[in-house]
Amino acid sequence: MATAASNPYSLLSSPALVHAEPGSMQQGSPFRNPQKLLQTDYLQGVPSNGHPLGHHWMSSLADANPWSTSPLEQQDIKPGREDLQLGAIIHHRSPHANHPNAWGASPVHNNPSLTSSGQAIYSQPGFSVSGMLDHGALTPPPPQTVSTQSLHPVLRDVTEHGELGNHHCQDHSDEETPTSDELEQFAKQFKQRRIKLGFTQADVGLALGTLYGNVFSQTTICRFEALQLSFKNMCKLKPLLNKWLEEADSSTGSPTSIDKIAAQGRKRKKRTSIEVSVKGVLETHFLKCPKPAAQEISSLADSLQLEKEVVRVWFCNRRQKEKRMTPPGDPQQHEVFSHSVKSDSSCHDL
DNA sequence: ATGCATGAGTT
DNA sequence: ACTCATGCATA
Repeated sequence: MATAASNPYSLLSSPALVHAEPGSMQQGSPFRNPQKLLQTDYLQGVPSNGHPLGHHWMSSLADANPWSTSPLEQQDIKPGREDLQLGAIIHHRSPHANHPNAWGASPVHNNPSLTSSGQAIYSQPGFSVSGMLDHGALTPPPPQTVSTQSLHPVLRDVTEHGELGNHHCQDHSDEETPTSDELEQFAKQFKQRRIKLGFTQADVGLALGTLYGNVFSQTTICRFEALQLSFKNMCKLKPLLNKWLEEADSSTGSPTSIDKIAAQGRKRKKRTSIEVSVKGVLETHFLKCPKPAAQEISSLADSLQLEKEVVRVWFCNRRQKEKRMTPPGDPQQHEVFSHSVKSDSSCHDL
């Protein structure tokens, strides 16, 4: 009775829908006409198996634990790539911050001194993040105070630039890479301004496309505001959104040129709805082994009556979720202990 | 706001 | 086959 793949693909007759409005279901769009209402032409039954629960199960609880217990083994450090982002690891909740940053995307191997509020700032040659946040030159200081958070303990002193080749003082937090706190603050400000201006997340994503060539979906904007992207991703999007803010701010009244981006005729697989009970099983397995082997996935999929691919993707997404910040559930600021999680990703249990 | 999915780039 | 960025579809 699994809601597995009833219709794997629909190559025969694609919906051919050109896409409707992104749906401005945001909380504030006074100047625009929020017209969406898309008819969901799905017919996937989705038997609840007798479970009327439609809420998230204990995910928030399960997500929080692994986060604070073993934040290691995050993103492998790749000396050859440009994403040598040593995320700022801050296990120390700021007294003013509303929610703690749980970003721990830092290979602890190279960060010797990361205690209290140590910020690991790295330089990203890929895109010179000109985070002119508190520069005062390009960033319009928001009139309304976000909150009394001026937390900015720039105590960066991570002397870890071994083979990275870049040891130039990065004391400024307005250039190079922003810190977690800065990102958090920016995201907060951004959301406020956006709402004040009457734009929806979808609007912004679209505008970014027409303005700078990079289109983004409502999802991405949403995740940015919610700090649910990886550190690197946040850093990449910040300048863009910052620019948009300036643009929108200056041209108040004149509607930004928002063109329609032609929708892509993509044949996407129908989203599989995994039953909560099944999710529970998957979750359990994930806790035991977040990275199951192909064979394990197969057997697991078999027992759960799901496609192997679905299970595989589930684990992938699950892992990604772990890496994303803002652990759902808002954990506490309890210290973590060195949990030498070796690079042994092979779990045997079958 | 989020779950499942796709695809490019890596390992 | 994985990671990572990203988004359609959905709750």
